[in-house]
Amino acid sequence: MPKIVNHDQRRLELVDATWRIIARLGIESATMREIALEAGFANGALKPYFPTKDDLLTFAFGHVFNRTNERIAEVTAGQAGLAALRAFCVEVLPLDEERINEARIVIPFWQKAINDPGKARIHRDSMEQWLAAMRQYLAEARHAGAVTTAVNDAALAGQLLNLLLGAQIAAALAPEGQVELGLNEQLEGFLTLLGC
Amino acid sequence: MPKIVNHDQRRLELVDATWRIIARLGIESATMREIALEAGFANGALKPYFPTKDDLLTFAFGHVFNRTNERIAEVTAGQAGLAALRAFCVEVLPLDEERINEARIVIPFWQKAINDPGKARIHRDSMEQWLAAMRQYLAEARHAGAVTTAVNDAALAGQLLNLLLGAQIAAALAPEGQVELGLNEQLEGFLTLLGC
DNA sequence: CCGTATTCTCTACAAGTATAGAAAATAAAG
DNA sequence: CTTTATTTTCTATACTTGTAGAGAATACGG
Repeated sequence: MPKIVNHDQRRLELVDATWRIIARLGIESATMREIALEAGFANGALKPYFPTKDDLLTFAFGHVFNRTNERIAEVTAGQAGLAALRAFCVEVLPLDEERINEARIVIPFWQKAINDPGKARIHRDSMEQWLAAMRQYLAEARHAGAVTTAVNDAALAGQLLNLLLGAQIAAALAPEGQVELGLNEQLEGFLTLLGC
Repeated sequence: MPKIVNHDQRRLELVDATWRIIARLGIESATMREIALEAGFANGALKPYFPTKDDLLTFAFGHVFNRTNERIAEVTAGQAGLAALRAFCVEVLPLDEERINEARIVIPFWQKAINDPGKARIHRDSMEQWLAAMRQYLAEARHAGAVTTAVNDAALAGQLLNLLLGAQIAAALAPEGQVELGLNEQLEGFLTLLGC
């Protein structure tokens, strides 16, 4: 009888529009009106799919996290040890335009999370998962003799995670055209340090 | 004849109130009204000292940077090499309540800097200065034999800087009571890696 | 072509924002 | 105490925001 839309798919469309607005204009410009416009709708059309703005933003942030994790899963599939660790880090580092955009989105997320325990929780859970994966890869690499340092794996994983997070900031605040921040060299350098 | 106030000092008072609001309630709550209230004034009293809100925020962020740099200068005075590098990092790491509050302030700053070239510039200039200092300490340490790794100093300084920035995020998003994030162990671990 | 359930547009509204500026309060000199 | 330059309060304004909901538009089954 009437027009039928796939609600889940529509939600993804709206999240995508939100993503583009934040990447292009910043989170301050991500108003309901602007997002609706970007998605090709009028102001009130979002409500049936996201009752409030916070619902939309939380869903959007979660989606970016999920997409990153899916990419990581693809890239590390069938890998182990140092190779897996390298693939993991390369996938998270903001080395191309798309991932620099992700950095421009995750920083506003962090800012919101500072005063929103629910969002802080989302971040911590993801990071705990990343840390566990990195510790696993480090243990494998140590077993294979590629990691010989006396520094324990938990500390190494923490260093590497913080390095990855810091890289997001460097990339998001770099001037427009600049692409080379030496992040690849930093990663390779760190992996070199492990084998001492 | 009339009441005379020291404008520079008043500006610092207002910046201090701003700082407290952001640390306690988040940047979203840092409205002109709230800041004026915190400083003990009425809404319009800020204008003679800061014509616009952006002036106030830019000045406030700059002040936090300056204060951190002063603390760094104190702590590294008369030191060199690995000792200076350690002191530098310990001073930046969010290891106590005051520096965790600074992390809660610098993250909103980063978020604003994403779409504000002037603020991004402030950040980059400070970071460039920090990197130069770290490279200097690394060179000294290498000369003294405390750094022997084949990884070059620029990459090492970059790693360490990103580690420090990432630590700000971890600290700002940690749950209320949690103080121990293993940051000290990460720092000592990194310094250990240098001597391989 | 018609009816109908769904979807979308549009207008409205209440709340909160930065900012401007007139008026009142203030404190020190004479 | 009076005067006066400065400081502060207070009210007003223009604007933006999220949200609500009535009505129009839509597309499909009959």
